Amino acid sequence: MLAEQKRHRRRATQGNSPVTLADVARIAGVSEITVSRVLRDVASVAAGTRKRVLAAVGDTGYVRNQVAGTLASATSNLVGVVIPSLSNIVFADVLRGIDGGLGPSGYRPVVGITGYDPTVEETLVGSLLAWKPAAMIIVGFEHTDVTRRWLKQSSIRVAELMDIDSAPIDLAVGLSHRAAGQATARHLVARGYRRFGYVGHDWNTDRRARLRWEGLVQALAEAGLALVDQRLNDGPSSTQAGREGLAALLRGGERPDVVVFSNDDMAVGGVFQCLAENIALKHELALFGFNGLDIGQALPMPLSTVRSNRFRIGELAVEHILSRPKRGETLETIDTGFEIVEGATA
Amino acid sequence: MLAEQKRHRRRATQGNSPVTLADVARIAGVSEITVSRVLRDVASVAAGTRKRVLAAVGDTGYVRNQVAGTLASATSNLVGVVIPSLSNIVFADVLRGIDGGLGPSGYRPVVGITGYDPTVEETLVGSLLAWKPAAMIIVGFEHTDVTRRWLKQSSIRVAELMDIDSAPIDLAVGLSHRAAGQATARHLVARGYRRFGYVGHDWNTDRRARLRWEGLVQALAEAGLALVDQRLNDGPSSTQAGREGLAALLRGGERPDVVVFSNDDMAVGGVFQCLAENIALKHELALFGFNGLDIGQALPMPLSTVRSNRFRIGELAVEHILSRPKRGETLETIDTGFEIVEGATA
DNA sequence: CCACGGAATGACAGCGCTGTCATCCGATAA
DNA sequence: TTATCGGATGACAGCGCTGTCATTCCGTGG
Repeated sequence: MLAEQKRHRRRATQGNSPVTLADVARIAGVSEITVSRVLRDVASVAAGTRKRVLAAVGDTGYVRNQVAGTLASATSNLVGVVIPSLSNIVFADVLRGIDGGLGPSGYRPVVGITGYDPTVEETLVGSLLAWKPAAMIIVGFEHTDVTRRWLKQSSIRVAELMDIDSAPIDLAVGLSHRAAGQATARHLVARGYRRFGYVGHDWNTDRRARLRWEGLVQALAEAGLALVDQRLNDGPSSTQAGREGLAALLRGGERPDVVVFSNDDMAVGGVFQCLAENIALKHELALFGFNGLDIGQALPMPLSTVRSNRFRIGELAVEHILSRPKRGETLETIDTGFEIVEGATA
Repeated sequence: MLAEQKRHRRRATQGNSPVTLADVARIAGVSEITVSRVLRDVASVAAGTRKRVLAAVGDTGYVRNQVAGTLASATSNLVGVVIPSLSNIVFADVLRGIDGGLGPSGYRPVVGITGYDPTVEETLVGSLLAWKPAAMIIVGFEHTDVTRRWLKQSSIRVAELMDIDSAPIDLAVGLSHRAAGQATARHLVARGYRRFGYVGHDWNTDRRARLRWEGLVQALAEAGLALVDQRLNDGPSSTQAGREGLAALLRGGERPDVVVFSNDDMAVGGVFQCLAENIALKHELALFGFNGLDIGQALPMPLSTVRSNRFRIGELAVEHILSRPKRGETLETIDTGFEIVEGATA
């Protein structure tokens, strides 16, 4: 019956380039596999043949279909990237580092933004994993059980970035935020500060900021000191939040001689607040940040802070993954360290 | 011969989840297609069956293979995104907007960063197109001929962002930078400024900054004015570059009463320079930016600038594409406009 | 009691590539 | 001259899904 003829006449009806390898092969007068070889630059193909193939590719405007290629070869060149936010330049830096590390390797990042929500993260990881990426790069250690299971079970490489204060699923690249907090305290204590204030953000969701705070408080305790006052906002970090946080702190009781901020964005807000209130930076009130953002260093008085090597973190993660594409037996942790930036505000 | 047995015993050897639809189907005691239907939530599946399938999915830890799915259905849910840079918060905002617009639709962005190099862009577009994305989102109008051809020929939707001063391949979403430059000039002239200076960046590569400059100069000319001096750097925009640019300008001959910067990053640098040199903002020297970044608005004296709606540009582009996934007959241009932000520096 | 329609399910081919092996051929060695 | 070998090319199945029918089953109305 007629149905027999009608069945299965599917075609790449959906837009895109309807030109396939087969078309190119026919035009070039070779087999599909030869075209494939030329395009992937594998195996030996005679110079003349190659030229004919490339010519055919050129005038058909053929574009490879990586989807088919990936399915056939079971080797994708996508890398899943999961970050909490892009409002914060810090993660844009990480993403830059990832892209930079990927470079001309042909690998492409597929990104997802969680908004710091582990449930969203779970959904994202699921849909990224569905693309059978060559690797997954994800910020932080805080995942749902399902997420963690998926990540473990997919035997691709998994890099958890920014933080190294926990055991990774496979590879961790970052710095110890606790150590950074401690270093901050020791540095400031050594410079003679005694009355410490703190202005924070996202108190309940930003684990790394919390770790820094813990390190700070702990090292202060070891020096026989404690925070004289603090303002712990629960909103996201921003310059404005920093201004308001410092303003509130200063309206409070005991006046600190140095205020540590949860990060540079906040600290820059603090600097602006001092400018607005005519408080002499460092002499009257010292300020200290975290991250080492450009903006802080471009201030009339460069911000005293701790440099985290964000770009490098992304880049290093990628380099590491590309150099060992198979997951190994042992967990790895790469410490990218941090440096105190003396600056002029503390 | 033995070879006959050996051939074609390929397997998803490469890591990832070795669990396939077929496995889940077997365990659930249904056919593959039924599992597929449950997972995609299409067609009707009996409640009991669905439950069994989901259970099987659950305990196998099955993860869909979108690669195979995309190949079979010829409908991808990847969106190619090509931006010039991530160092500039502006493009991070656009990317945020894109991600936000994509929301829970299941579409995922695959990103590429060109570094403002059309050749890199060409390579990127080629490799993104190879993933047969549902759409391409790209910043600007400046493409190589090859890029343009590929984009046209792939009949997917193509959104060119930020700029609307040229004819798009398919859809343009952004603002008229020329108009923004003109508005800046008129606004400042109306406020009584007469001696205009200009500090710019990336003079040879940032077409949109150039368009704003042209609009500015043109509208000044219409008011019988001209720039009294300018500093056109060729490096990327940064706060530091803005500081140095203004410093250089002020060391120059005629002192302007207002300086327009190519963007807010640069202008914030200008503000810092004034703070450092103790120049009274607005009264002694007025400054004006472009973009309306948070940082500028958090300054002790909020920066006078023009707000570009970057997040909205990304979001709108996505919304538009999702609502009409097929390319139409006619070219479309969506003007997201801009607003003068009065601020306190001009 | 039977025809009928719709819900639930399945069979099957094929999406566009690539891995694997086989084949062909001319150049070199014996 | 003949056996040998490596370079160049091809045939073929299959990667893991989904679109397209086809089929089965059950409740309903005449």
